[in-house]
Amino acid sequence: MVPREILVSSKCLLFTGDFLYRRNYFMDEKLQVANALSAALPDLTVNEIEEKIERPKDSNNGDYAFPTFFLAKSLHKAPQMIASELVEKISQDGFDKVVVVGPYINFFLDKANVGAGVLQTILNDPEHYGESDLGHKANVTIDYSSPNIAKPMGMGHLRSTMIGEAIARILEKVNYNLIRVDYLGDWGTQFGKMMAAYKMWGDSQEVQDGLKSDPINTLLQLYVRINTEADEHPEYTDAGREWFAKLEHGDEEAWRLWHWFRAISLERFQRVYDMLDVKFDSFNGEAFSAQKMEEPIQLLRDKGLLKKSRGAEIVDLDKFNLPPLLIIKSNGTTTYITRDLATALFRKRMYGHAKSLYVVGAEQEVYFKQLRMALKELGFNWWNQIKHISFGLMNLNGQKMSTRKGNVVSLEDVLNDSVDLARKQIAEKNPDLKNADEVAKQVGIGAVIFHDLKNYRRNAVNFKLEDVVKFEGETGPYVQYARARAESILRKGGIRDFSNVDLTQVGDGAWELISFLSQYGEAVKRAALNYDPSVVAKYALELAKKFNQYYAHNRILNDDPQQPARLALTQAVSHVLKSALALLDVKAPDEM
RNA sequence: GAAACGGUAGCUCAACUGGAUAGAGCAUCGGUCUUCUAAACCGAGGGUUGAGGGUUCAAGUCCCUCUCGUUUCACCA
Repeated sequence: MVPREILVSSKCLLFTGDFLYRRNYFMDEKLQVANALSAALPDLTVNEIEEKIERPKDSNNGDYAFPTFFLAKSLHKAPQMIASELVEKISQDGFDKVVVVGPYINFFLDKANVGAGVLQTILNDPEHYGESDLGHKANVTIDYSSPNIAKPMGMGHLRSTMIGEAIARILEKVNYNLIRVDYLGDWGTQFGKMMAAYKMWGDSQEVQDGLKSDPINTLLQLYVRINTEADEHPEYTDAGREWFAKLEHGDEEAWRLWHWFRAISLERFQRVYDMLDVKFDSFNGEAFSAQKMEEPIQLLRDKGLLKKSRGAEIVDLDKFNLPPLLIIKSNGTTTYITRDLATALFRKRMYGHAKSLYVVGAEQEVYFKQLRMALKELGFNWWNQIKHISFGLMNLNGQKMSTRKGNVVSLEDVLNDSVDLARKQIAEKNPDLKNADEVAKQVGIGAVIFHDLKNYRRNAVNFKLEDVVKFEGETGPYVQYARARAESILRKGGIRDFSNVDLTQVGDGAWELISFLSQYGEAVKRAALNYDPSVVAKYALELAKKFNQYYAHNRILNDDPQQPARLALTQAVSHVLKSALALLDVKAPDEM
C-alpha cells in the first residue's frame, strides 16, 4: 500500500506553506479512521472500510462512525459484541477518543489540530476554498431564463433565471466552463398576431403614448386584445398567420417591426437582469435557430425518420414509449421542435459541450425526452449530454400563472417591493448605515433570490408575497446578517492577517462550526452533481445558524490569548458564507 | 385511460449512499439587549412520515397494491 500522509502533526500543517492549501482535511481524516480500523480488520481493504464509514447525524456521536452490522453474518456475532471487540484493537493515537455505542464505533477527531488545519486552509486561499475538479474545464452550455419577447417577465421567470444562474455558478466552482444562453422566445405565430394587432390599433394616440412610457405592457395589451377578440373575429387569427408568413419570407416591414419589438423587450429584460446580476453570453433565440432548420429536416429525411401522419410530418417515437415529435405541421410550417433540433446541433458544433443543460419547467419533461430520443435516432452519440433541469411551477393562488389570463405578478415589481421593505428595515434597525440604498438592494433582492433557491427545485411553489419578502428565519437576509455581524467584529478586532496566529487555540466550543466549515466543498459537489442549488442554500443557512449560536454563547472580542484564533474563525466563517451566497447569486453586504 | 412527479408538525419545508431519539423556519406561549448589530439567541408545546402489505439486523428512504394532488399525453412553447 502506498503510504499516505495522514498523521501529520498540526505544527507541520501550520508551517508547511502553499502545497496543502486546498487539502481537504476531512477526507484525509476519514482515511485516518479507515487506517485505524484496518489494523483490526485484516480481511478488508482500506477502501472497503472507508466506504462503510459514515458521518453521524448527531455530532454528540463523534465525527465519524463505523457501523458493524454488515460484519454480523460473517463473524456470527451480534454487532454490539463485534464493536466492543474491535475497539480494543484500535489505536487511539491521533484521536480525541474512540468509543463504542451499541453497534457503532465512534471516532472523535483531534479537535485542536484538525480544526487548525481547516481554518488554515480557508484563510490561506478563501477565494478557492470549496473548489474541486469535477469538470476538468469542460464546456457546458446552459439555457435558462428564456423569456418571450413582448411579454413582461413575471415571477414565474425568476425560477428558470435564478436556478440557471446558480447552477452555472456552482458548476464553475467545480471547474466547468459555462456558456450562458438566453434562448429568447422571439419567433412564432404570436409575433404575427402582435404585428397584426399593432397594424390595426397601433396608430391610436393611447397606444403611441403607451409605447413611450411602458412599451412592453402596451404591446402586451395589444396581444391580449387580439387574442380575446379573435374568438369573435377569426380573421384576426388569419391576419396573424399572414404577418408571421411575411416575417418568414423576409418582408421588410415585418422585419422592421420584429426588430423593434425585440429591442424594446430586451432593453426591459436587461433591467431585471441587472437587478439580479445575471449576465448571458448569448441571446440567440428561436429566430436565430429558425434560420438553421434545413439541416435537421434534411438529416431526418435522409435517415428515413420523417413519416407522414394526419397530414403532418412526424418522427415516430413509439419504441421509446413516447408520443411522436411533430416536425412539420399539416400546413407546412415548422414548430419549436425543429428549431430546438437546429439549436442542439448548433450548440454542439459551436461549443463542443460536454453537457448541454436546459433549465425549463417540469411541464416539458416529456418534450425533452422526445428531443433526446430524436437526437439519438439521428445517430448523435452526444444525445445524452442534453439534460433537462426541470423545476416545479410557480402558482398564484393555486392557479397556473398565465400572461394571457392576466394573473401574472411582475418580477420587477416584487423586486422593487422587497428593496423598499429592506430600506424600511434598515431605517429602523441601522439608521446610520452609510450606503443604505445599496444595502437595501442587496438585502431585498437577495431575499427574493434566496427564497426561490432554498427548496428543492422540483417542488412546485405557491407565490405568496409575504413569504418571498420575509427577512427572518430561514431566509437570505438571515445568512447575510450573520456575515455582517462577523464582519463587524472583524472591523473591531483589528487583525486581518492571521498567518502568525496559533489556530489550535480556538477552543473546543468552535469545533461544531469548524467541522461544518470543512464540509463546504462536499456540499458544493453534491449541488453540482444534482444540479441543485438548494444544497448550497441549506448549507449557508446551517452555517449561519451555527455561527449565530457560537456568537451568542462565546465572546469573540474578549481580551485573552485565544482572541486571535477566535477572530480567525470569524474570518473563515465570513469567507465561506460570502462564497456560498455568491454561488446563489446573493450579495453579502459587510454591514446591514 | 396511460405516464412522470409528489403526499413528512397547524403552515412552508429538511433528512447526503437505507442507519443511532424523523429535524428546521413560520405561527403560538415564555425567557434574553448599560458588554462584539435582538434581521439574533434560549426554552415549551406540536408526528402512527396518505393507507396497507413486503424485503432487511435496520425503511420517511427500496419493492407491490390502493388512495389523494399536480403535470403531461402531435399541429402553443
